[in-house]
Amino acid sequence: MNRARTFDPHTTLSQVVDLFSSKGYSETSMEDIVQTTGVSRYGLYGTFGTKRELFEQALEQYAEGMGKQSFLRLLEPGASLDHIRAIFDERVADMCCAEEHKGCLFIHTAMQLAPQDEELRGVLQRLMKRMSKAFAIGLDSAKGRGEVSKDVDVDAAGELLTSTMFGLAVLGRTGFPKATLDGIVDSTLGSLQEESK
Amino acid sequence: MNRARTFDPHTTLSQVVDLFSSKGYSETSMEDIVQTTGVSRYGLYGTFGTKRELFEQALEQYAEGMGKQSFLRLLEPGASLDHIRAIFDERVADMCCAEEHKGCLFIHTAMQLAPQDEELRGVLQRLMKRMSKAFAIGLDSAKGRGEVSKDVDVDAAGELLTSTMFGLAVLGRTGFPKATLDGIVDSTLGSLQEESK
DNA sequence: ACCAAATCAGAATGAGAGTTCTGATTTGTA
DNA sequence: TACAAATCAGAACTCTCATTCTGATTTGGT
Repeated sequence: MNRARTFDPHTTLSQVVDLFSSKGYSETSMEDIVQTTGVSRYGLYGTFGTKRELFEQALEQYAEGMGKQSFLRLLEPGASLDHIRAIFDERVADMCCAEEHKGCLFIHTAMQLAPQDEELRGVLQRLMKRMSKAFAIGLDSAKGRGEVSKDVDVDAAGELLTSTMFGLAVLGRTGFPKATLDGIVDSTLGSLQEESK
Repeated sequence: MNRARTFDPHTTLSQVVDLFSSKGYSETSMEDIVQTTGVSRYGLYGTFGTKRELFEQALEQYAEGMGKQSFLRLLEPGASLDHIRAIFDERVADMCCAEEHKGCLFIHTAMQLAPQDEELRGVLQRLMKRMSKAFAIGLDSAKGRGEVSKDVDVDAAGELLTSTMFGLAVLGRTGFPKATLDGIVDSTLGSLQEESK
């Protein structure tokens, strides 16, 4: 054929995800992306399209990565409240004390792009609903194990946990200490537990 | 003396607050501000300084406005859980179904500016702590009225409510319906109530 | 009425953005 | 080996931004 591509799109997209996650959409320039990934403008535009389209693909990969890394285990039978707690602990560890200022790409999208970009808003809604649903399924398993009160509406609680995750991310980005975030996780998960003590 | 200023700084700052709230820092240009406020560049720079400094003043006025409008009543004796619920209801009403895409300036600041701007991050921490403290004081009053469980650590719960407010704002900006946000408010406040039923 | 100082509206400036274009380079195939 | 197609690095282009500058205008004090 001809000259072959010298970069792996998936790897490149991962680096782009990191950039967008830490700085957001507007604050990340194509020049930043070229420098960080080492991929030429030609390669970026030819492979991913415009910056806006690149962002959409980064958002999808970000969600897929979080899904595989964290939320998949909630869909397996036997998922427990500890699994949910572990997800929060992992995310909290990423959020604070991190020099990389790693942020939440969902929040960046919601604040910067969602209001003006109907398509991206739809994508974001779908991803957030998926997240809430995964929490709900995990909560249902935990309920079967007697770890969650029978009074809890798992769908509503799933949305609560999604919302909590975003609140934590905002506080983490503002520089609040890990102890504060841990306290919020404890309160939230504690409120779902059986009231017997 | 000489020619007098033709605008009221406080009124202008209110308009700037609205702009920054709905679009964030980067997406709001000085041209936007000139057009919306009707104030000349000369007036803006002379009165408020650079865009970054203008934003800081807008953030302070935003917080002060929210404080006077919503949180002051929590500091009065006799504050009840209904006062807290009313604050959430008002904020939720602003967040969704709004054509204005009114967002939360705290979140914009946290996501766009806080990591890079140490001073602004400090300001934001102070404002958020004040918000948590107001919640805590309100919760303490509500506890005295028997509306909140005696087991609740009001300081921790205050931080929880602050975090919840941010989670709600993110979901609202993503376009989730009011019912979803109301459900989260109900779950959160419900978890604080006395467990007797 | 007139001066001086501060205002206004908008042009000018310089930096940085996203995107496209260009010549040189690489690589699979004939 | 030579061709052709696709890549690369980076210049070029156009636009927007924040900020400064400029000439005209307003206004309080003498």
